[in-house]
Amino acid sequence: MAHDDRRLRVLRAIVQDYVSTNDPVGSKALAARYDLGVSPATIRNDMAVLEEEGYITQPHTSAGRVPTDKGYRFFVDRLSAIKPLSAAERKAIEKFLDGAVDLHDVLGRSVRLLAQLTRQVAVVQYPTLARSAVRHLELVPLSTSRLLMVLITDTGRVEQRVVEVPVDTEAETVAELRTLLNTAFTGAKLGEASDKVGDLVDNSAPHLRPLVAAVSATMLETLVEPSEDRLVIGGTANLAQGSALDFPGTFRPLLEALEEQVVVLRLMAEVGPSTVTVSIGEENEHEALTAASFVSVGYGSGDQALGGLGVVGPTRMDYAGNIAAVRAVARYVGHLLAES
Amino acid sequence: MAHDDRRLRVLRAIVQDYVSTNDPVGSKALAARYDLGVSPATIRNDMAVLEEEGYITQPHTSAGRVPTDKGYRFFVDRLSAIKPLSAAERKAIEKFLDGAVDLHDVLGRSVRLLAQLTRQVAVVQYPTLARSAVRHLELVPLSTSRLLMVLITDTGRVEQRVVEVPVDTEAETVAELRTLLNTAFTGAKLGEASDKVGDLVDNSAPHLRPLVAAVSATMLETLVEPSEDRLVIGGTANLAQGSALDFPGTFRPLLEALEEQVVVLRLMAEVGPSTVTVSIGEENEHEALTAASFVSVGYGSGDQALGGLGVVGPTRMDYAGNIAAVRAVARYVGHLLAES
DNA sequence: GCCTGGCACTCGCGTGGACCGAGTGCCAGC
DNA sequence: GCTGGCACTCGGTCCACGCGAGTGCCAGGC
Repeated sequence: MAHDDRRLRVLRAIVQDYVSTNDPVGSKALAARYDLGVSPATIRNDMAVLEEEGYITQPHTSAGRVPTDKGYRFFVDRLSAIKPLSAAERKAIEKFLDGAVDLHDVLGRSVRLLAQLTRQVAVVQYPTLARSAVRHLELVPLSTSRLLMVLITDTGRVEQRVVEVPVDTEAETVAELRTLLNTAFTGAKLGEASDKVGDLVDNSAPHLRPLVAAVSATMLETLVEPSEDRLVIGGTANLAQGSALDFPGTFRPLLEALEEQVVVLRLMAEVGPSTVTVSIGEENEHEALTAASFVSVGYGSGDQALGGLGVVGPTRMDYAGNIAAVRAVARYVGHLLAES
Repeated sequence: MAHDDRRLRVLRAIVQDYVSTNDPVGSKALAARYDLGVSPATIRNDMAVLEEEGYITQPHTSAGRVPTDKGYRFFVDRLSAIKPLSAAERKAIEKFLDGAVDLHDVLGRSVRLLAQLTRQVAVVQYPTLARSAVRHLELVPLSTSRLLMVLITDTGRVEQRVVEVPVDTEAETVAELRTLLNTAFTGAKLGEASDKVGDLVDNSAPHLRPLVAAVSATMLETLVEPSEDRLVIGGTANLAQGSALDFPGTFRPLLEALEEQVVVLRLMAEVGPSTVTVSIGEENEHEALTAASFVSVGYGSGDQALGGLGVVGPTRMDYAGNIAAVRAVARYVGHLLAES
């Protein structure tokens, strides 16, 4: 119908205008700026309907309209065309991420890049250990009863733990152990390694058994929370921008929630690769995020995401732009990790 | 003289009062709350002198006095007795830091602890690589022409780099190389390792020379900025508390400077172990920090600091408490790193 | 000589009322 | 079904005012 169609255009215009100006938008301003082909009075009628249906609301009687969470949701689902990044932006991404020396560096650069592109807070998760494969497992004797286990994965994560071994060990024994463990685990996904441990212990030489058990146990421990999950956060300064406007009274809780990491990690747990997830305002369960939106996507070359990344900002954000940026950075990070 | 002495007590009272109330403090309030033994009128005279000398100032004519940077400086240098932490606080520190599984965990816990104790932003520097000793150097072949070098230090830092080797290598050669490098470098301070490289290359078997050179070069590269320096930051939510009051207009730049890390690292470069450094307001060169104070100290068991840690907050902070907290946490971190 | 109480003065801040303008809903007409 | 007109609402801004905290100065007392 012509009417419905126009109403959608009105909603889109309201969202766009409000996102860029941060002022409640009135019928007159809309008519002036968006060339909708109808008069302010008609727009007013449409706005009344949109308000009735819950897509927009008035902060107070004599003010313009502001999109509700439902309005943003509708906008994101139906109205926004993904705007491709400009050539300059693509180039910037490449330039920014090239020359990273290790995983830490890759993720650090990504988070800064993403924060800069979107002018929001960016979060990047380290590759999940469970979905990473063992590249090498190193044992360094600290004393006769303590070993330092260093686990190197194909995604570039390195985890280290001190293992207290139940019996005194000598250098040769350690060497044996190292060979044994590497033969068994190299190339295996860590999430599936636990299945192998039982057999491995049973089949190893008696004098090695307690050692194999101790080291394996420690290795599997690296998979459990909270050390398993790590997050890099950047661009919090962007939040400070209009904090009083966008997060009245919830600015501090929001920063706390970000630092807590748990909240963000939980949100990120659901992301799949190449499908951008957007959760808007009240859709977020955590109270501190009810005034914020979270745009996230998984990265990784395969069909399963190695980790997630995204941006957090006010519900009043440039969804189209942020979705594009998040997706582009995820793709580059996926490539970078695959080729190293 | 009795007068000078009283004036100092007045200054101290002003600082204490202002720190705890955040209100400019007047002569009457001082007389009422601090039992200085003299009348408000006398205090007014003293305050006039203190203002003359630049230790305090009036925000406007009919308001109380506020300490200047110079006033805080004097307070820190001469007037504040370090208040020892309470038994409960000591216990909390121990409890909080025990159970850390690796370096990342130790520093992460430290920064959270420090932020919690001081209610300020806490920063903790990773142990400087140059002052760490090599515990083990591992080489993992990625292909015949690329090796992954993993450098493990006695402070728990692990650095990894991909080394492009000039000639194709086989497993045996890598093993040889690994033994050679570990024999040469294990136990050596990284800062002094560069001296050894030349000799090592000359004295190694001809077929290993290019490899030794390549790996050594990469190892030394880990020492240069910026990857050499890493920082953990926590408690930024504490800044949001009274940001409008304490940092009018400089809140965003301050967050940016913290994220930038460079600024903080530069400040931290000067710290020695066990001597707490306080830099106040305008004493900080970086513009974003001119409304902030930075309390820092080095940690490490020896005479040279392995790294630094500290807190950043408004000049209006509890210096005595923060100095005590920073010192205590540094001591614990030093112990923890020494014993692992 | 130093401290003290008194006093006049200053000035920022909070309060309250008036004004203004943006925006709306409704209605009659095209 | 769209449009122009109109009366109404109501939050933000401005301004005038009074209050109160705080000061500086001075004369008197210990």
